[in-house]
Amino acid sequence: MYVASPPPSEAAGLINAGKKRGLVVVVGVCEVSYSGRAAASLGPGRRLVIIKRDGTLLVHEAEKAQPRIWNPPGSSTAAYVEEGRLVVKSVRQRPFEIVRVVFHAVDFVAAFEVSSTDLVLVGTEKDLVEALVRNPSFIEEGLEIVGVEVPVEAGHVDILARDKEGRYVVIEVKRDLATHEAVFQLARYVETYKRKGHAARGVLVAGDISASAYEYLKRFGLQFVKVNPRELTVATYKSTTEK
Amino acid sequence: MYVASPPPSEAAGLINAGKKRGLVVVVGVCEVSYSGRAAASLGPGRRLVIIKRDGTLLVHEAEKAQPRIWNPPGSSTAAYVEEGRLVVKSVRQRPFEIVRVVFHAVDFVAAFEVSSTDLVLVGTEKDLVEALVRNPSFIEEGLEIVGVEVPVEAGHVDILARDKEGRYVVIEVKRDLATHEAVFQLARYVETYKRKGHAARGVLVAGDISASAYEYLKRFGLQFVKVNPRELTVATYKSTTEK
DNA sequence: GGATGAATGTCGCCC
DNA sequence: GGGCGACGTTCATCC
Repeated sequence: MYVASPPPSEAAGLINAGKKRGLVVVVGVCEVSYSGRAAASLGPGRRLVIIKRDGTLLVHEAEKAQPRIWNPPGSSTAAYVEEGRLVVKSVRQRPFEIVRVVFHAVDFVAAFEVSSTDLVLVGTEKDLVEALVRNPSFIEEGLEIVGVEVPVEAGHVDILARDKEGRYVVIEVKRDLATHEAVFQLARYVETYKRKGHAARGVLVAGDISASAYEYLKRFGLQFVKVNPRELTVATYKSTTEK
Repeated sequence: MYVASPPPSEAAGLINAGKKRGLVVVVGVCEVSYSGRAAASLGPGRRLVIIKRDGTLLVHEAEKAQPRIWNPPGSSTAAYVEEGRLVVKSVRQRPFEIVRVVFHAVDFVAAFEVSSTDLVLVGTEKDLVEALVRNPSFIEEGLEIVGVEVPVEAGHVDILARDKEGRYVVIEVKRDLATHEAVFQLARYVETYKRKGHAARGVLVAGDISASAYEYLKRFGLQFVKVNPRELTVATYKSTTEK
């Protein structure tokens, strides 16, 4: 259902009816304000406004992947006419945040029932962890997996193993480029085991590592193992979808 | 400009013409596949597809703020007809990633010239840093600001100061809740100064701090100062935009 | 709801 | 382009 250049009252009706069942798209000249943890406003300009049934409100402009202004799922959206103008107001309760869109002109309103599917994504860090658990020799010979996602003081280690000498091996996995953050994370986990009196060492397994991260890694006495994440995870899937 | 239920060839023409000048919105029943660092696919369903002039491609469904599948700015988008069907293909070069949208039916195509404005956002961490620099007594009495965004080994300290005793005070600022990550960051920076032979201590300034972060903070001998970020930054702005 | 960390994160800044 | 960190991050998962 789509209507070109509707009067404000009709636009408001279309939005309020359409937002319950699916997705509403509004294009028009508007001013937008956001107020909450931070605050922002956009002067008059033509924009794309999307209202989803889960409460999501998105205001997109001509550039960038991210909306300029938004409210996340769980917000409450209402459309009404104020001083002859269409107003779309979105309220998020916690934290309390308001987005107000005041239209000077409405080019277009469309409402559709769209899908809500489960996305099957292959090639995430989780997939890489699973692949490594199935074949620990990708990391080093003689590893015996002790656990996966093992909780520690703060957080969890991706893979916990024992090496041939019986030492704990704490393994931190990153899909792509590992930065210093990954190194600190690993160092922290290894330290936790050592403080408990265990013999422990740390291995960072990633597609790559930044130069500065490698410096830190050496300083902490940790090891780096390079893997090809695509080979271990998405290769098969990729070949079936790429054209 | 909007066309309802266009045949595939017309839809392709509208998309290729419209993507150059502004923003194109397509709603229709489609299958979508993504292949690159990871891989994913969506079976047939009605979705909202957005094509921006900067190369952004977004595929939205009925829920969530984030697109289900996307390609970021800088990608190349092309629409064409393949086996009688409208296909929108987006290619990103580095890393190489492809998104393919094959339409079974097109409900409508709309193209608009939309704005591309500068967003003025008030109340960010940067704003909080500036407010604290203007009034260091919010942190503690007798602080003398030495520098802002001071580069260190890896990264930069938000505020560097000296206290009444002449010691360096490394100040890490978080707008809202500080987690253990912020504490580790601060500990790392303080350590850098100490290793150089300076007398240094660390202060975490944030709206709040998580319980576990506070434990780490104490263990590292750091201090926490609580601030109200809104009071220091957005309060005035907020009152002028909220309705 | 809090805690924790991943994300095809995106985005901006600085070198 | 790489490094680095913020983001009104969003999101899933676990407790």
